[in-house]
Amino acid sequence: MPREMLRQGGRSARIQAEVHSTVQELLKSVDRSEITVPMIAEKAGVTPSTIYRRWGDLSELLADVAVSRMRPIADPEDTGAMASDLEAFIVQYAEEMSSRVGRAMLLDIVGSLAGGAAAQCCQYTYHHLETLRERALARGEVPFDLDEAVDRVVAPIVYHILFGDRDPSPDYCRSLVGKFLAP
Amino acid sequence: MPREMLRQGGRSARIQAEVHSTVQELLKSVDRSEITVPMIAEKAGVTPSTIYRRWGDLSELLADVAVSRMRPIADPEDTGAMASDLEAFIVQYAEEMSSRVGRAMLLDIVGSLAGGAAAQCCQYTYHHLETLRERALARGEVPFDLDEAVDRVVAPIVYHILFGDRDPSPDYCRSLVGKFLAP
DNA sequence: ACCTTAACGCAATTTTTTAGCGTTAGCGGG
DNA sequence: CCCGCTAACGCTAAAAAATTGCGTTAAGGT
Repeated sequence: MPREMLRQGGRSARIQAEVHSTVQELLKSVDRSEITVPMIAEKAGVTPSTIYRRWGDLSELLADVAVSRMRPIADPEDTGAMASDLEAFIVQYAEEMSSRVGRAMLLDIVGSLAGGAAAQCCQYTYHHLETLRERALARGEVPFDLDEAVDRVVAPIVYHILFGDRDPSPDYCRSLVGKFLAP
Repeated sequence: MPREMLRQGGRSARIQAEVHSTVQELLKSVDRSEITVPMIAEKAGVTPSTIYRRWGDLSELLADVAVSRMRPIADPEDTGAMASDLEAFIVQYAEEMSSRVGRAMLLDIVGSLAGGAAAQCCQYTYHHLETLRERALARGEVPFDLDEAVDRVVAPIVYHILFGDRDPSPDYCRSLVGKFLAP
């Protein structure tokens, strides 16, 4: 993560945007292990030293891009009931994160020491769950506990994605939600 | 993971052992992000090209070392009852994995594409749990489900270690086991 | 004991990373 | 609006790491 930018506008911002979009473009076509800083620099039209100075190294840059990609643009879909809300969110989450690019993003995020990328990522999913919870409260439903939801639904999915010992299929996701919400 | 060694004895084996112990020694004193292949090569008394040829790159080597370190040397302690057995194992697991070195090992393992280091690591914990389960069966206790144990106890701990959003304290571990074994 | 060849050491080459230095341009103050 | 300050960039050189070719050594089988 680029330390809180002192220069927020103009060229500095343009370069950040250009580098970010270049990385996202590259991630779609070439494997993460093939990506290098000079490669990104050339496609983005900047010098490698700029990237090294600003992000430190490749993994920090990729973590920064990954976190910004996870920033929610919209609230999760409102399906009318807590159980289906949670199911819909979790199924979509699992699908995104279990993709080739999604898994690579998770790895970069947990692998970045500085910048608190991992903490930020946690916050995002926590915030999503909080939205669902408050929505349930507004409906008069008995809500779920946030930490419990992370432990019993999100954590198993992330675990199986990272260790690759099991496919987080929609059915599996729904069963996790079901067992979690059951008495 | 070094592709299944065709030469299993003699010099090749000595070099593997020397490199492994050198890496473990380095991990104790210097941070994982500071370790380089040439650094390992020098301390181990081999040329860098040997390491590159045999392991491919640094992350593969570290993943190989991490997996071999996780290979269980002994069965988990027998405390006389399933619940306490599971608690003891999980508390120790969390303590080992949440250390600086333990977390680095987890990261290297999930980060290695080839070699199936992640799968191997999964197998080890799965095998441990299986031991506890069979021990419970032999005692006539009603056993736990292995996959459920992974999802409800191991996964949350690993999640919080990797994302660093929570300390997997012994109390927290015990509460996970308690809620898992409760009706 | 001999033969085959996997695995290593050495050295040259390529690529990546780091560091110094001058220049450009964002941003605040007059 | 213009000016000064300096963060951020480009360029270049140097250092470090990764790759590759080739000759040598030593496992493991016959």
